[in-house]
Amino acid sequence: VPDTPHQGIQEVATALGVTPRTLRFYEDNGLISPQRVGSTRVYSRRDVGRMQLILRGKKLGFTIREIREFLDLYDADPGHREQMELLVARVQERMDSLTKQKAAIEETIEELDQIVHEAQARLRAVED
Amino acid sequence: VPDTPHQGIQEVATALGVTPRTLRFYEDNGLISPQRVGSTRVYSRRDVGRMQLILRGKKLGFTIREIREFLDLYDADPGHREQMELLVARVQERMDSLTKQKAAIEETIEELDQIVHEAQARLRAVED
DNA sequence: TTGCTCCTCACGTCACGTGAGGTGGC
DNA sequence: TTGCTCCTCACGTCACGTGAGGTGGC
Repeated sequence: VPDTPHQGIQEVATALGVTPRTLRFYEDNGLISPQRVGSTRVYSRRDVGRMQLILRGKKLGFTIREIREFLDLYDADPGHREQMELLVARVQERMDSLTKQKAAIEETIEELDQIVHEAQARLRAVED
Repeated sequence: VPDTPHQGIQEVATALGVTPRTLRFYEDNGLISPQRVGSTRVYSRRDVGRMQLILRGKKLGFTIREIREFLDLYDADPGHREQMELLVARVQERMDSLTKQKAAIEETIEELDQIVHEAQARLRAVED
C-alpha cells in the first residue's frame, strides 16, 4: 500500500488546525489509535478521516463521550440503522439545549442593555 | 445593633438559592468576608447584599475576577465615576461576546437541522 | 556536540460538587 | 451517647494548554 500517506503528529495537527496535544488527548480517550513506529505516532488516512468527524462533532457542541458513542456504534453497526436513530435523538436534544441557550442570551443582552443605559444616565447626572 | 439579622451559612445559602460551598468559595476568593464566631461564619445584611450583587454579575456571565474588580472599585470609589466607566466598558464587551455566541448558535442549529433531515432520509431509504 | 521532533508525566484552568474526617454545643 | 450543623482539606469535572525532563536520529 505505497499510496497511503502516513503522517507525523505535527503534520496532521497542522492540517486539522489543532495542536499535537489535542491528538494525544483524543487517543488517551480512546477516539483514535494511530500506529506506532517505536514510540512515535503515525497517522493513516483513516485516522485523519476519523479526526475530521470528531472535530465536526465537537464544533456542533457534542461532548467527547457522545462522539465516542457515535463512533463505537458506527464501528459496530455497518448498516447504520441504530447509529442514525441515536444520532437523530442526540441531535434533537442538542437543538433543544441550543434553543434555550439562545433565549437566555437574548434575555441577558436586554438586561445588559438596561445596565448600560442606567450607568450612562448616572454618569450624565454627576457631570458638572 | 439588635436589629441587624446575623445568619448562619445554611440560612443564607437557602435564601440566595446556592449551596454553602458556594459561599465558602467566594470567601476563599476574596469577594466576601463574613465575621466568625469561633470557626463558624456569621453573615450580616451587608454580606448578603454583596452576595446578591455577585450572583447578579454571575447570571450576566461575568467571571469572578471581573466581579471582584467591580466590587473593589466600588469600595475604593464612593463617587462611582470610575466604577461606572469600567462597568460600561465590561458590559459592552460582554454584549459583543454574547452577540457572537448567538450568531454561532444560530449557525449550529441550522447545521443540526440539516443533519436530522439527512439522517431521516437515509432511514427512509433503508426501509423495506 | 548541537538542533530538531517526538515522547510521557502532571499541574493549571473555571466555578463549584462531593465526599472524607473531625469538632462544638444542644 | 446520639444527632445536628459547622468546619477544613482535597479530589473530580471538561477539553485541552503549558511547561518539565528525557530520548532518537539527522
